[in-house]
Amino acid sequence: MKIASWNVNSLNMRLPHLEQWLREAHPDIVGLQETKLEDARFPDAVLAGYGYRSVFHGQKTYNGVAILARERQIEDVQCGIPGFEDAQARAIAATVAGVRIVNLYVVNGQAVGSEKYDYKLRWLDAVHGWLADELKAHPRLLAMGDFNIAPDDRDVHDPNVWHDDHILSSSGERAALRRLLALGLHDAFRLRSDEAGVFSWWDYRQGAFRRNHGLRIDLTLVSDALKPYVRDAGIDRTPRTWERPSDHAPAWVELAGLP
DNA sequence: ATGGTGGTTTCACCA
Repeated sequence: MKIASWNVNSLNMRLPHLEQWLREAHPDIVGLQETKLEDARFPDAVLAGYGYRSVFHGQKTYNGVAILARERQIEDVQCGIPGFEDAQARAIAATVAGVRIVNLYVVNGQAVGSEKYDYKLRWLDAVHGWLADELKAHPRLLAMGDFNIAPDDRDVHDPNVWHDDHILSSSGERAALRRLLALGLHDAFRLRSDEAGVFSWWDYRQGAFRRNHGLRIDLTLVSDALKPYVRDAGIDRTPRTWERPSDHAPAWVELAGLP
């Protein structure tokens, strides 16, 4: 079972890319972020044509998340973080094939010390409480998304730029991510590879993709119960080479042998 | 110093 996370940076603009990628990669479950679409405009009929059911939680202009599943039911859908008032559509969860899927578009945070940074840390604290509850109810849990945090120096192209006081790599953000992992979650990519320089996001500016000046900020966390079933994990750079791409590439995990 | 969005329609906001 192939499960992927992709920040599409506007599903309206990127629908042709998503269609092409679904045809080529045929993932079983997909979490999308930054759909930037009101629910009434979500292209669920188009995706159904490719065999995918969709659930979505969106808004105009910003944010927006969705879960797609091919030829499988999507059950117990939760939009937003329970008990956390949030005007921004950044979280959706559902159960597919007996696995609890949590899809997150983590706050960017703009700059360390800014109001948006404070919101990022508060938001991550709410996610921590939510995932703790979800893990109790669903031992088989997978939390994916655009985490907007590079876990360590292997995940940034230049640690001198992306240091412990810089947004997306700051010590406060990394501590928040470690706190999530301490719930009994594992960065699936790091179960399979200790390679540095494998990225999921590259700035549109200054030829960053061509020079591989990127970050690995799109992550899949698997619970203790799912960890033994992670067969492989990677990042598919192909859609980033297409014309007018998202600035993110799909990060995928393959689970095998689930009873 | 690029790209998406939507309004303020030529620019502000967000990433």
